[in-house]
Order: sequence, then structure tokens, then C-alpha cells
Amino acid sequence: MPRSEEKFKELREQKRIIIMDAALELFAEKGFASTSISMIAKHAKISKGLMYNYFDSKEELIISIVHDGFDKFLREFDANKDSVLTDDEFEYFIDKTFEVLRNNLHFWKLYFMVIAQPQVLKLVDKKLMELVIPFITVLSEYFAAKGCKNPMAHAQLFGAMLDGVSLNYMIDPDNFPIEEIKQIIKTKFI
Amino acid sequence: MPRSEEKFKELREQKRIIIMDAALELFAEKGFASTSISMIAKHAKISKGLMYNYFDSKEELIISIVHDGFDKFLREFDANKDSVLTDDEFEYFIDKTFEVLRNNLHFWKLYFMVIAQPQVLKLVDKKLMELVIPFITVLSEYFAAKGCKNPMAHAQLFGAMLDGVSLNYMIDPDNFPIEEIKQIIKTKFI
Amino acid sequence: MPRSEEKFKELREQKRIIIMDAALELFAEKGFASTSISMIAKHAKISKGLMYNYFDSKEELIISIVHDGFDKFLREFDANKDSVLTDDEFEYFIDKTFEVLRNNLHFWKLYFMVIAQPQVLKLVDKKLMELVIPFITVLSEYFAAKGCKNPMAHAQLFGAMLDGVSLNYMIDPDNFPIEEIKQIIKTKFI
Amino acid sequence: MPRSEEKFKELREQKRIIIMDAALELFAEKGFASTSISMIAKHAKISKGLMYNYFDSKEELIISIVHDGFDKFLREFDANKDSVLTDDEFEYFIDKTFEVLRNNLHFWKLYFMVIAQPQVLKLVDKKLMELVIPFITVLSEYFAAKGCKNPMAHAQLFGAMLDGVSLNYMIDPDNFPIEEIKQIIKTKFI
DNA sequence: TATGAATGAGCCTTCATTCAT
DNA sequence: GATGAATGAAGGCTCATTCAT
Repeated sequence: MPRSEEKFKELREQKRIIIMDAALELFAEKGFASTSISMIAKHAKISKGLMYNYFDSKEELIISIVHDGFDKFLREFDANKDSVLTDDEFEYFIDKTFEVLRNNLHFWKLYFMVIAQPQVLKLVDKKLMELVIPFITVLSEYFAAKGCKNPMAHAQLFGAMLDGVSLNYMIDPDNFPIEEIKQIIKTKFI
Repeated sequence: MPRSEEKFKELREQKRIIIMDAALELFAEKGFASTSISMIAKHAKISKGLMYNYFDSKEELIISIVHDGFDKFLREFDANKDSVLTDDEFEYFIDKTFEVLRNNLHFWKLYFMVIAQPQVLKLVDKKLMELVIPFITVLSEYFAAKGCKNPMAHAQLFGAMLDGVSLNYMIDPDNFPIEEIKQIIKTKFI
Repeated sequence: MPRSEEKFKELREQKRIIIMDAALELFAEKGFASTSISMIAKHAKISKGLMYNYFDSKEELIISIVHDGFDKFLREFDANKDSVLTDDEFEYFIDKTFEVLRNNLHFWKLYFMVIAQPQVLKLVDKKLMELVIPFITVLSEYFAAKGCKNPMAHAQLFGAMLDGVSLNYMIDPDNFPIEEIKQIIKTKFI
Repeated sequence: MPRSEEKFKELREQKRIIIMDAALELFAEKGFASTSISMIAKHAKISKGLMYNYFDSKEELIISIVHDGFDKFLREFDANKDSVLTDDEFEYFIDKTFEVLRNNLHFWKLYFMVIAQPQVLKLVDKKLMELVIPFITVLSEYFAAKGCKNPMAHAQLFGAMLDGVSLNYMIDPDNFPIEEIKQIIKTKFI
């Protein structure tokens, strides 16, 4: 591939990211249906028409954002998949999760918007499963190693609990005692 | 009040409920924005215009549904507010919660739709607080009596966990091991 | 006609008038299109359905109001039609006109609303002509007797001027010097 | 500014005018409320949606038409504001007024529609005052210079009379002797 | 006579998407 | 690539009118 073409691809990718960031911010703030393409284009400082040069449709845009976010999320954790977690690794996992949560509030708002809306969830659930299953599996193995009777249910409860904590944090970040709650979770589950 | 007038009011109330049920079903299935008044009217077997005889707007409709659901929910629990919960009462509370969850899947889908959508949440958050605060208070007192160091954070974690469990159950009721999870929660929190 | 039937007719006529008064007030205040049958019914303290017992349609209602107003207006002046006006009679005519104007502000608002809206004017223009032509004729004869070269144009100008004065008075009754203007008109035209 | 951008703006302005002309014609013919955006769009040979690219709402459309018309009207007269009118200037003013009246029948229909409809008048009355006050002032000074006792009332009567004449001409242009009436006005007021 | 629930056509407006430039 | 004018379907909502009671 000639250098100029490479550079071109890179520029294109950067513009894609600019659009996705603008869209993410607005989606998180106003919801999917209440955010128009016009608003996204204005916020990304491009024209409406150009949007369609990068994304086929509004749906494809939100799908891309969610997929991208999932990928980023996975990349933060992908070291520890081959063997059973140690307690230290599990604690690291918890810390990392809360850190990611805190640093990507917009994305998690979008995430809940997506899974709470059946019609949007459909667009994304396959990818979501790809993300969730390895997590649940790793967790399940961890709890099995700790001697839990029903490690799979333990893992699912743990995942659900993280969902619930994220959701409540997201709704009112300033009044949710995220740090204390992290400690309690560690006490109860490690 | 003459009987006929009383009857009129009753008929009106019944029709309101028919409309709200129809709307709840569609909202839960397709989301708020993706459900049109036309669809609701058709599903409730009334004309579009009649909706507006019973509800001022689409927003007022979803607000009414949510408020009604919250009230129904509260009525199931209002016995145990005056003193600290015993362990048995706490267990009963957990059982009841899971029972209500199972029997009102549509409503809980709507509930998550609502809290995940900023623009809709705004319409309802005062009422939501009225619902949540007494629960958190009662839970907090319970955990305090059990000797927890940070009873309020415990209560909020517990509430968040229930949210997360509900959410995951709602997304895929058939594959979420709700009963096992209830047992684990009891073990960990009573 | 038996007495009861007579009484019945009278009651009916009274109710008609109540409805027309209520409608006139609202039409004058908000305009024809912006006043709904519901509002009129509420203001007249009857049900929407009953309105249609007295008037076939919203259009028939406004037509009735206008016709009634014209008839009332005519009845105030019908003495002086058979012969040429004296100067005193002409002055009396001017005084009377201004008095009627002041006492029926709502009606004159409606009147201008009607003639300014082609689609409504159509419904009423025949009756309007029946009202206007005798006036113009009488005025024209008066100006002819005074020796004006073009008495018909004089009469039409005079009529138009009264329209204009009414219109301006109606728009802002408190700041339009109606009494001074009456004097000027007398000076210029008697 | 590059030529192309300039041209864009010009094209945009032209389209705005096309829409306003189409709307003016229909408003004058059928009234404000009875003219739908669909009808305007069809008459302007554009799509319904495009209207909203040029005007925020139906109300903003009529406001723009009225403001534009007033501005055009003012531009025809703005020479004679600094000192008292001579008789010749006053006669020129009358001639000009009648000429403008004759050449802009649609606009004057709209004008009367607007001032006869309280809800529409509100949208426009500030601008209307800006138009009327200088006229009344100039007229008032003219009549004062002629030695009238009550020049302000004279001026207001004169303005009202022009309103009334316009109104009657507008209702039935073919049968209203506009030219003769102009002569009578000159005789009576110069 | 009197009510107001019910209808449905039609209105204003929004918005994802396309396309000429 | 980039723009934004243009389209048209669809949505929320209003309202004159009808009709069962």
C-alpha cells in the first residue's frame, strides 16, 4: 500500500472517531431518538451529507459506537483469559472495572440506553454476547475454584451487580458512593 | 353522587387502564420513541383522538404508567416501614421483590427504558426518588442493625444489585438463573 | 299556539342567545379559527353536543351572530329611511353610530374579523350588502341634497371612514381619541 | 467571501421570496388559519419540509411577510420625515399611498387579516407601531402647520380613513370608486 | 333535552436520507 | 471529499362533528 493511501485511511479513521465521539456525547445526553443527524453533524463540525460518507445510517452509527466501545473495553482486560484468576487478579479486575466505569460515563450511559431499548439492543446483542460470555466464563471459573456450589449463577450475579452499580452511578454520579461500594463488593466476593 | 355518574367515572377509569396496558406492552416491546400513538390506539382498539381524551400527551401517558406502577409496587411493601426489619422480614422482602419482578416483566422493561433515557427520566425522577428513598432507608437501618460499618453504602449496593439482576432477567428471562441468584443473595446479605 | 309551546320557543331562543354571546366573546378575543366548539360550550356552560342542537355547524354559528348583530344595528336606525336626511338627523346618525360602536366592541371586532377573512366573508356578504346599501343610499341622497358633485363617492368615503375609525378604535380603544374624531368628522361632513 | 458563497446566499434569498409570495397569495385569498403549509408548499412548488429550511414555523412565515411588506412600504416614503410637509408633498403622499394600495392588493388583504385577528396581530404589533407612528407624527405636524386645533386627532382620523378606504377597496376593488374618493380626500384635507 | 365519549381527517412539524453542485 | 438544499414519510396533536345513552 503506497504511503499516501495509508495516510488517507488514517485520516478517514480519525474523522470517523470525531463523528462517533460527537454522537456519543449527544446520545448519552439526549437519547438516541432525540438526537438528530443534524445535531451530530453540527457538533462534529461537518455537514450532514458527509456523515453518510462515513456511516450508512444512524443505526450503523450507534452500532459502530457500541462495538468500538466494547472493543476498547475488551482490550483493557484481555491478558487474563487463559487460566483461572488469582485473588489478586480478581481484585485487579474489579479495580479496573470501576476505573473504566468512571472514565467512560458517556459510553455507559449509551450502553444502558442500548440494552434498555429492545429495538436497539437487537442491533448489538451479538456483539454484546461476545463481550459478556468470556467475562462470565472467567468469573465462573474463579468462583468454581473458590469452591462455590453454583459458580455460574455466582458469575451472573456478579455481572448483574456490576450492571446495577454502573447504572446507579451513571444516573447520579455525584451522590453514589462508588468507592465504598467497591470495597463492600471486594469484601463480599473475593 | 347519582349512581350513573359514579358508573361513568368507573368506565372512564377502566378505559384509562386499557389504554395504559396497551401502551405499556408496546413501550416495553419497542421503546418509547418507536411506539406511535397510532399503534397504541390500534392496540387498545380505540381511535387516535380518543387517547387525548384520557391523556394530555404521549409524555403524560408514560408518566401515568410509571407512576401507577410505582404506586402498585409500593402498596405491596408498605407494611414494614415503621421499625427495623427482622431477618425474616428481610427475607420476605427479597422473596416479594423477585415475585413482583417475575410478574411484571413489561413494567420493569419500561422502568429501565425510562431510567436509561435522560429525557424520559426527567419526567419521572421525582416520583422515582419517592419510591427509592424509603426502600434505601429501611435497608440501611437493617444493615446498621446487623453491625455493618457503612450501612448506607450497603443499602445502595443492595438496591443497585437488585436493579442489575432485574435488568439481566428482563433482557433474557429464559436464560437467567433467577432462582439460584435469589438464594445467593440471601446467603450473602441476610 | 298553546302557551307551553310558546314558552318553549322563548326558552330555546334564550339559550341560543347565551351560546351566541359566549361565542362572540371568544371569537372577538381569539379569532374564529382559534376558538374551538369545546371552548364555546364550556364558556356557555353547556355540552358540546347541545351546541349542535341549536346550530348546525361552527359556520352557521358565526353567521347567526353576524346576522343578529346586523339586525340589531339596523333596528337602531330604521326610522330615517323614507326621505332625505336633515342636518340634524345626519348628526344624530353620527352620534348614534359612535354610541353603537362604543357599546358593542366585541361585535365590531367580530365584524372586522369576518370581512378581513375572505372565506368567512363569503358566508355573510349578502347580508352585509343588505345592511350597507340602504346606508350608502341614504348618505348619498344626503350629500346630493348638499350639492356635492359626486354624492355616491362621498357616501362611500364616509362609510369607509367610519370603518377605518371603528377599526382603529377596536384595536386600541384606550388610546384612540374617539370623541375628538367624531367632532372633526361632523365639522368636515355636515 | 467567495463568489459561490455569495451566490448561495442569493439563491437562498430568492427561494425565501418565492415562498413568501406563494404564502402571501394564499393567505390573502383564504386567510391564515385556512391556508395549510401543504398548500403553500404546493403553490411554491417545493416540498412541505423545505419550508422549514427557510422559516421556523408558519407564524414566522407570516411575520416575515408582514415585516417585509412594511419595510418595502416605508422605503417608498422615507424622504419626507425631517421637516414639515408642504401641500405639494402632502398631495404626493396621498397619490403615492393610493398607488401603493393599488399595486399591492394581496399585501393589504393580509394586512387587514392580521390586524383583525388578535392572535396574529400580537405577532406583529410592535413592527406595526414602528410603521404607523412616524406617519401619524408627520401628518400631525402637517395639520398643526395648517392651523388645526387638534392636529393629532386629525392625523389619526386621516390614518383611519385611509385604513377604511383600503379595506373597502380591498373587499371589492372593481366597484369601489377609488379615484373619485382620492379627489374628495384631497379636497377635504389639503 | 342534554351529555361527553368517540371518530378520523387534517394540521404543523421533524428528520433520516439523497443528490446536484 | 464536502456541502446543504431538497424530499417525503411519519409523528403528535386538535377539533368539528356524530351518536349512544
